[in-house]
Amino acid sequence: MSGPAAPAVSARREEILAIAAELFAEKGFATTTVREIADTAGILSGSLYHHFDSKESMVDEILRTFLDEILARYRAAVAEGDDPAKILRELVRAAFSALGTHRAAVAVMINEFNLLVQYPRFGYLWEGADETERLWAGVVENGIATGVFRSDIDPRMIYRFMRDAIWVSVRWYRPDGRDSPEQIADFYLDVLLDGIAA
Amino acid sequence: MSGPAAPAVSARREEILAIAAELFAEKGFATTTVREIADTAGILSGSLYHHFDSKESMVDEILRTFLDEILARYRAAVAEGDDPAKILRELVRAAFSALGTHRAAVAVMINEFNLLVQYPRFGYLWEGADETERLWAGVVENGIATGVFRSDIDPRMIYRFMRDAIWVSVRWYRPDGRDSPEQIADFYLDVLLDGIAA
DNA sequence: GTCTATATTGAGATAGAC
DNA sequence: GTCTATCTCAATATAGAC
Repeated sequence: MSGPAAPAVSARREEILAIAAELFAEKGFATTTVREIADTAGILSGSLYHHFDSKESMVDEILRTFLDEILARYRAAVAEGDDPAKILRELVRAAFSALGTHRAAVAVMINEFNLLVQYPRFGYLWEGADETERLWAGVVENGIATGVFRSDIDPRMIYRFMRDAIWVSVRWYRPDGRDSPEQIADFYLDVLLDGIAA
Repeated sequence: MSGPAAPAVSARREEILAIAAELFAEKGFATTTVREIADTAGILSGSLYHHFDSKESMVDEILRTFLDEILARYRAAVAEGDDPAKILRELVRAAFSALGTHRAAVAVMINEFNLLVQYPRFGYLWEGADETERLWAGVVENGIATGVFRSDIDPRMIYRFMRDAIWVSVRWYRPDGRDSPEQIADFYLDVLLDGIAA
């Protein structure tokens, strides 16, 4: 086998990609210019095109890498876990932990999802979202079936609330803040499972 | 008194503003062009400038109108309510009900907040967010003080989770869907207060 | 209130030298 | 791998006729 379709791995490339991810996360994909990315990387805009085909290719690579990794963690949690409450805890922790390790990619994913899925090139974002929903909602269904969770809740609606409340916290979560992603995950699970009523 | 600073009210103006709001909500502020807005309104792009100074002025007016209204409802709920659980229910219902009446404005607010607050012109968005947080978190604090809510929860963190889970549902909420905003609000409050554990 | 016509700017991207 | 130089296009916005 020769001539891999995947882009070559290079330290400089990764560096530029990390810069682009930060800028896309902070200012949005559309309003971030290739000149800004190049400036921050200390090169001229034309030089970016030695590493990447286009601005789209950059965001594509950022999102693919993140999606592959988070999906692998979700699949493992579901495959290896036994009881639904424990698996749900693992899923929530995996998602929040991504806030620590892939903060920029998470922000780009939630902020630009609706924009990007309009283009065929980013169709895999839908597939990833669908598989995620199947995995999470399946766990909730199992929990209802085995009597661990209330039977009057809609698994898909619960999944959506969980997903939204978790991902969107990327807007206020700061790595240097008081609470670690694990603490936030546990606090969140606490409320989700038992509510806030005294 | 003469020469009001506020923009003149006109049916055509409102119509164009509604079109702009829909497009901003669907495609994002940055990627929506004034040509698209004009096309959808059935006029040429230059003609838009008879009604508005700029694209920024349009989004400004959309957000101000929405913020004024939702804040008035929050203030009224807090001022008129008696017990914290009831007030919280009113606040949540007011927010979800805005999904029905101001769907596009809500979407623009949550999607473009981070982008727009960078400009001095949109500083009032911060003020609105701050007042909202004070109102909501204050109710949670009262609830904790009077023993209605658990004492081991952080009011501001709970506020953030509520706010995020509510607003972000604008991404999947559809007016023609199975559930009304009121039903979604009640489902949400149900889980928030009692959790999902059996 | 809308159109015609256009000024102006800034964006993504390319070619070839070094 | 980066720079110099530049192309091309699309976007916001304006001026004045109708």
